[in-house]
Amino acid sequence: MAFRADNMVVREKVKQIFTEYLTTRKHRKTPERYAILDMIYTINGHFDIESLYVLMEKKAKFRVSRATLYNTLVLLIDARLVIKHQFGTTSQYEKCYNQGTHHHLICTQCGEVSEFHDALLQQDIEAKKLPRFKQTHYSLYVYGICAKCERLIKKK
Amino acid sequence: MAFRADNMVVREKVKQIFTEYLTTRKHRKTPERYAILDMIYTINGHFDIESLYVLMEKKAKFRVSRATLYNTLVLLIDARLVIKHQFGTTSQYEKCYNQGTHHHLICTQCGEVSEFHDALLQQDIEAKKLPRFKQTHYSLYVYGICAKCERLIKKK
DNA sequence: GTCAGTGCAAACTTTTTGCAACTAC
DNA sequence: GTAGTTGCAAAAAGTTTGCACTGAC
Repeated sequence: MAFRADNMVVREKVKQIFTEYLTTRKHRKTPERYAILDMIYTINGHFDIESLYVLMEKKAKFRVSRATLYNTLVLLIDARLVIKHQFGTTSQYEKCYNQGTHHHLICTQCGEVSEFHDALLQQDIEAKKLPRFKQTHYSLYVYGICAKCERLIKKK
Repeated sequence: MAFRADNMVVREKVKQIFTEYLTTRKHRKTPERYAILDMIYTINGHFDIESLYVLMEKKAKFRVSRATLYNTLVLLIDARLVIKHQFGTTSQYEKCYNQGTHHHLICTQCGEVSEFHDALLQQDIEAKKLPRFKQTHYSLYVYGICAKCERLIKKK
């Protein structure tokens, strides 16, 4: 119950942030944009355009074109409400407000992506003084073999 | 002179490794494959398929199809002689034998990619005990604004 | 009323695939 | 000789773009 309430609070909060963002940039506050933002903040973990497109139609009952999804994601990324990843061939996105920095584990066998937190590592990386470079954020992808695939390999 | 000699030594060494790889996997040792490997090991920094294609024709005087480049890169990556990155829309590749792990700085403004070394950070990441995951390698991408773009922004 | 935003389809870019010709073994 | 490789062109996959229509302001 507390979890759900928290989630609602976050969804309200990002809506506010987005409104502010749209207002200052003189962009229009269309229903599509809010529906997309809200859908994204119900998704845990990563998603790509295609799965977002399907979810919008099935879960949100709000049909939007792929072009609008791409357009809106550009805004959301700029508003720092979403981050974009390039794990494989397709771009992956994920909500990032109030999510905390996390690191990614990518299985080179099955392609599955999972996450892990490590505050110490995060601190180390963020504290790095980089020469002539103004750091804004970072991505750490650790590649290897996940437990599931490891078992499969051993069976062979 | 020492640098050039070293480079020749590396180019010979990777050729040996590749031969061994091809032999044990029962793949054929085609001239295309060796020409591609050798070209790659003359390139410093990152490259994509298109620029490799052009280099092969212009510098190596060895025309290969794009399909062969893609095929060969799969082998070279598997042989651990090349690593693949997904910075933007196109896949980027780079030689990795004897290169030492390095981290990447990516300018979100102009897209320029540069590198930095940090042995301590590397150690930290490699030493991480990850639950049910057999780590093989990792990529760290730090995003921000490079000095060049920073100056341009300030001028406006 | 105006112009930013949307949907659609076409275009574009990058990568993969099918197939005939070639060649390493 | 034969099966793995290559080159080519077509197809696929993901993303961007042009344009007419819509609706936020």
